Amino acid sequence: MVTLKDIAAEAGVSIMTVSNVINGKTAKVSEENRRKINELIEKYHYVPNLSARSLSAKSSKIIGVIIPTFDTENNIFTNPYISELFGVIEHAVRKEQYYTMVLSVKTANDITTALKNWNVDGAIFLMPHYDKIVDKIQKESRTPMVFIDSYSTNKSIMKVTLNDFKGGYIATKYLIANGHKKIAYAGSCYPDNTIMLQRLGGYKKALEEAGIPFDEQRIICANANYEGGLKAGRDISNHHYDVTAVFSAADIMAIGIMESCKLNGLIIPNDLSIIGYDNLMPSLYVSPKLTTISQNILLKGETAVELLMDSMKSEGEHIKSATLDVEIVERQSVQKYIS
Amino acid sequence: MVTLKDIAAEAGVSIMTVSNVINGKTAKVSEENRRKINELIEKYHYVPNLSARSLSAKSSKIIGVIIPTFDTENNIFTNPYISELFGVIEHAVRKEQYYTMVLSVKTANDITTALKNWNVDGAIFLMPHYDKIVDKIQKESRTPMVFIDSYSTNKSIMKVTLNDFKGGYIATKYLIANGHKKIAYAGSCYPDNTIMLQRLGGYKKALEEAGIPFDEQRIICANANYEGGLKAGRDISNHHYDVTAVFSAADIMAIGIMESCKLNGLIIPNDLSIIGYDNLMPSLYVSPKLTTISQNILLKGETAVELLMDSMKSEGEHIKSATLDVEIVERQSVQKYIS
DNA sequence: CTGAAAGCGCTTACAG
DNA sequence: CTGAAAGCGCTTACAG
Repeated sequence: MVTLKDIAAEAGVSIMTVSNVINGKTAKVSEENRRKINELIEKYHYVPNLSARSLSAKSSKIIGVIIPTFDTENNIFTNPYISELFGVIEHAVRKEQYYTMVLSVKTANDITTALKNWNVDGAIFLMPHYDKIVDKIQKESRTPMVFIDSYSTNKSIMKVTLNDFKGGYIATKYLIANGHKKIAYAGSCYPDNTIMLQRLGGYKKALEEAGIPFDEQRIICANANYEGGLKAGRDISNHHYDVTAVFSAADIMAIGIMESCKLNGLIIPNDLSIIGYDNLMPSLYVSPKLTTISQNILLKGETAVELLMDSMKSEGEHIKSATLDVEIVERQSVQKYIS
Repeated sequence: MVTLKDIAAEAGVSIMTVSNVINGKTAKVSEENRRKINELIEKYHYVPNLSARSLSAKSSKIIGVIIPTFDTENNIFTNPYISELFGVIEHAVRKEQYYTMVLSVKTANDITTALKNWNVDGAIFLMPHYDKIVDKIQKESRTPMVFIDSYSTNKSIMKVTLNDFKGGYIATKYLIANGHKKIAYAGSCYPDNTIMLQRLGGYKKALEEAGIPFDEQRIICANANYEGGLKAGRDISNHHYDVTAVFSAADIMAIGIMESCKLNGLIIPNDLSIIGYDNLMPSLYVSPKLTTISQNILLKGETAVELLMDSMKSEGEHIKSATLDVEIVERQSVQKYIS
């Protein structure tokens, strides 16, 4: 393997000088030496050893992307939202000349360990699963970090979130505008799942504004995935809920609901209107096409990387957060209700 | 930051001894010292610096996953097949106590550079895009590597492939068994796309065995994605092709075809039978549900990591490859053809 | 069972 | 513009 030393020897200069041209500190190097060294680098395909650089410099140029494997052995990359977001982040990180390392973790300790292990320059947390351990994570590590989708109340962390409340609000309002009064919420009801709770909050507010009394009976609690949707759809078809429309807090769940309803003879949107959340590709694949709440995943990922880079560059405390907007995308799964 | 030195000082031993207990070479350390050192490690939350280890040991414990960004700025993680495969690999790598670093590359040089940069212990190539530069890559780097979905003829590389030929064969045979004779192939036709060509080869063989003459007019060349499917479906609907069934070499393309046909008044499977390839989740979301060829992505990813680990452990040349089987999963998009 | 020495490939002050 | 020295945190022989 070719090292700085080899190049320096052949060029007849010190390794410092070679190091300088590699790092673009060319002001410090004579024209001639620069040329000679660059030629040698070309010739031997010299590539710096980043472990060595990481050790001697303070910076590793690695951004850790933290993936939770807390509760499940499931492949989280099966989730299109996570995958797409990850792809965006990887791309943005690469653009900034950093490297992304996937750090899948089980416990809070795993996180601190992984961060220290590689002396990671920054970390991005993809899921809100860490909200309860944010304080702990932060105390144990001085690495700049950005939490995506977090509703932690910790004021000293950087976050990129969505206006989930508004999402639930405009989704429900849209159903109301289409004449619906008996509207279900379908989604997770766990107190820990703050995102879903926000969306539920928006749903409640829209109801309230329209003078429709909130009815606990119309809250369908189930996992916000395909299977959960299947179950919810079955119950709706069996008239366990007295509704004409449903706001599903996740697209994939909405797709499950549609499937179940279809199986049980309900026609969507004639018998039941439905609106989803996320605007993932599959919302285009189903029939009827799913009306849904859209978020800008590209912007989300890029914002996260941007906040991180900013705080890494400026030493001072640079706590910033961003809340992104949502919008409704109208397709075919909602129909005017004629009483 | 706590280092070996700090622990050693407080324990009153040499850093070597601490290093030994950390690396589990406990046979070399007295019971008492071991206990004392472990306590200190606990107390200070000592975590080894892996850059330092990587520098002094030969091994970095990093597996590079190579992602192509050759032709496109598109987010490749938008592709469910790639995402799922990546997730499987990450999980398997982690299980082996290695770390996965995403290496997205534009050129063959990028690959060699990235591999050297981090002194990566092994690399997995996710796409067949490298077939033409396999020789170059291999010559420039002694890193063990596994190529997934590669049809490179280089005998000295490790590969994990699918029996794509068989996939095309059984798909077409299934259509024939259902009474179809006028069967289209829809997929990429680029000579570089060896995977697709294999599937096409299987299609031809099935036709031949059934005594159905191959008809160039029934080869629909288009990109194997949603947009390509849309286009193909439009042409089919407009009777540019005289067919009663189509074998689409990718699920997402098949979904596009279904969408277009629907838009143009064709009923699937009544007017047109269709079979896909991949068995991705979205094949469940469409109506009718897509009959398709299934591959075991979990097995594929795990096999790739296994081959890699084997070759990393045994110094000797350990060139192994695996070809995985495919099977048909029958759903609703194919109907018996009654002439 | 234990340790002193050398070295991995780089960067960071510092001195000229 | 250039270089000698020290050091980053670890592991690898080697010697006891």
